Amino acid sequence: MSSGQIPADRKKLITGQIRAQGIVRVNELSDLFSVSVLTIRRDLDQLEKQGILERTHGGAILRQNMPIEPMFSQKEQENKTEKDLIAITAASLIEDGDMVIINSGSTTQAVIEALKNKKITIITNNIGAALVADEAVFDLIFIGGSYRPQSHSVTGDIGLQALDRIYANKAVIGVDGFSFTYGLTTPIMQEAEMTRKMIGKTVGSIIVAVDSSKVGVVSNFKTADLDRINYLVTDHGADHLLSEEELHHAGVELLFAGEQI
Amino acid sequence: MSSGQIPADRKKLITGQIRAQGIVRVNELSDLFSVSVLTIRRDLDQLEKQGILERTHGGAILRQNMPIEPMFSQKEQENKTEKDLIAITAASLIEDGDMVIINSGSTTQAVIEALKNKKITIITNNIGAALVADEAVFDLIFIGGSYRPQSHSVTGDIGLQALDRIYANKAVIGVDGFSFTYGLTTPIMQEAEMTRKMIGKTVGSIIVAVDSSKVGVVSNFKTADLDRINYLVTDHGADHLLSEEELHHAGVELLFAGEQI
DNA sequence: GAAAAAAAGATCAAAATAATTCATAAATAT
DNA sequence: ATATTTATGAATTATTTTGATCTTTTTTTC
Repeated sequence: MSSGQIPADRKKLITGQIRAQGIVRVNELSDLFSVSVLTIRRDLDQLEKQGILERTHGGAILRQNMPIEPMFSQKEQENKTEKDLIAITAASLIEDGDMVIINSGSTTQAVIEALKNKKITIITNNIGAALVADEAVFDLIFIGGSYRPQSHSVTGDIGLQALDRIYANKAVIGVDGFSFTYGLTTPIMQEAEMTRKMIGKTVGSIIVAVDSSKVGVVSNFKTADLDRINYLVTDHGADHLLSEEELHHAGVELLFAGEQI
Repeated sequence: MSSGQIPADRKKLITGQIRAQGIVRVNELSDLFSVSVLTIRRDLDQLEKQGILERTHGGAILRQNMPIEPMFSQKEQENKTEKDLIAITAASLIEDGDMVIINSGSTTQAVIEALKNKKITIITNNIGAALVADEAVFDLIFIGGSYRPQSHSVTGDIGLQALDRIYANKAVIGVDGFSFTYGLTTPIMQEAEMTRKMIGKTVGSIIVAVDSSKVGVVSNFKTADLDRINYLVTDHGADHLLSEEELHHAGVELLFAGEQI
């Protein structure tokens, strides 16, 4: 994939990685993108200037010092309610009796919370769902696998094989990148693998729930083409990034946070 | 020798450890990360400058102005409950490199906490393990299944089949009944099924960890005979209920809470 | 209390990572 | 097309990290 890649892409991917993992290593990124460590170092230096990360020897860590910036916490709060509104709209597409596959991520966690009162069965790799299930009506099935603390989710062969014996009639999917040309993408390979399989085991509607910051973004690993997607639920921040024509061409129905079916 | 780990990784993990336990020791960290004590000391000095911890001879303690668990620092050994002491003793039977199956229950949850610093792989149906794993060194594999909120665990076919492809060299088992004539028993059928399978997939030592209130008790569903058990870890409340002779006959080695191997 | 053991500090050499400089190739503009 | 900016990598030099050795300090043991 090194051929058609421009620096801006790489920086976006690095940003995704560090958001997902909390830490990146120069050598790993160099291998991943097949560029020299020099280039990676320069990327990291620039991202540091942008305040996204903090350099360390051998890599970089996520910058997490919000206490200084008052605007940031406010924005965080706004984003969170936006996320909840997206979740509520996505949840309105689910009906009693459904068997729903849901992948991991903060947006889909919000969807699971919004599904608390529905008589459905949820199949997920998101361990955080357990906290919701303790006071919920739905039945919960965990697929197994190796636990990734950063994302509170499980991935790997065990879960993939467990999915072999499962079919669902709907899926709610959260991703880090939604693009017309590149489809759905995520920064972690194992998560991408899992999401891909989940989509493959769903016979009905695929619902993608993402906030507008993910629209137009391309991350490292692809999980699906857009023509397999039935619904996109996002917020109005993505207005100018989405063309009616392209959505129609891909067969994706667009819903905005706050709308209900 | 940089095997994919950079200084920032180490410091992050050390920070996690000290947040979780209130105390870290230079020697343990040195073993854990396979670096010299010199390096660990320098790490701790830097983390001290950042105000995260406070250096002591042989290690460091959490800085008191942190809102988490203030009393925990020095007296951790003293105000442990009986269950925690049982857990610590059971954990002392596990060594770096082991692959350990652990079933669900409050005692085994305590064992998982006591295993926080070991470089092992834990396979479990106890979803509560995720909370520990966020600040732990061990790898965690969840077997899947239907979630039971009452016990924070998963049971059922999915998990049983996942175990088909797994072998472990040790198992830590908690049960509700331990009896010479009736073996190990539990009140929930699905949990019994799971525990039975777990024991079947272990090629090495089976360690039963129960408090003395379970000794001599018989519950509804049987999981194993005593002759498959290698170690019983319990507290002195069970003294008069356990005969040396019967234990020896079943081939069970007895350990009391507080003892270490 | 003194002796022994453990941990910390100091100094130095080796390894790994980063910064600097320079040259080449690609993209953009003129 | 030519010039100019931008991106990349090679080579060299600096800096940081790490571990070994030795000395000093603290803790433990008797």
